[in-house]
Amino acid sequence: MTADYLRELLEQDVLEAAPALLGATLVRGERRARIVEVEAYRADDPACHAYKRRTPRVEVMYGPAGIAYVYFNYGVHWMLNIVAHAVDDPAAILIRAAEPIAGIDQFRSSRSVQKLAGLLSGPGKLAQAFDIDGNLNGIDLLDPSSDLHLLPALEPVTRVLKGSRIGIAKGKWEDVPWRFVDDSALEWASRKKV
DNA sequence: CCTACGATTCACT
DNA sequence: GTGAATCGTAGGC
Repeated sequence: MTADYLRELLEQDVLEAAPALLGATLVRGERRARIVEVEAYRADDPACHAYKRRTPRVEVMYGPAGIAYVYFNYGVHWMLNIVAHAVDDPAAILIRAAEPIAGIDQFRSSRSVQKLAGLLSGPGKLAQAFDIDGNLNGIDLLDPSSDLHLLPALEPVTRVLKGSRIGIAKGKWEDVPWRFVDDSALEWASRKKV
């Protein structure tokens, strides 16, 4: 898959683009990790930050597809999203978990944990391991010259598990199956059960 | 201005 | 399995 094709997908349909993101490599310097779990959020979906309201925080979600939407939550964690913008229909994909590929020592020192399992198995953990914070909000993740960027999967992931999203309050479309996990990489996902 | 709370994680029990 | 930590954002007054 090429970056151009991935960007096209992101521009067209967040629900198609999200599973296509599985297997992509997230790169920052020496650090590399293979994305194994994502979630989709869409403007008509009550759990989406851009639901019915255009505020300064979500402004990047209205910008071009492929840029990073980074936000802080629980007063503790940064979250990395990729904007999947269709005209007048902002959407984003939350990167939830990845398999460490390279730069393991840097992941470890950023997270101060030793075990490989659990190093990147959650959106807050992943952001911490990559030293992602609000400074990266708005950068182009599909531009290889970006400090933090994404290399599309060479081959699409064949078996994709779909489940309901994590941490969604009742009444906010908590049951839509918009969480996508690479079945062959469950050990790196944030929770085993999908 | 002031308050409530969230796309979570970790340390405990 | 439960609860605390912790702060930017949004929304109400």
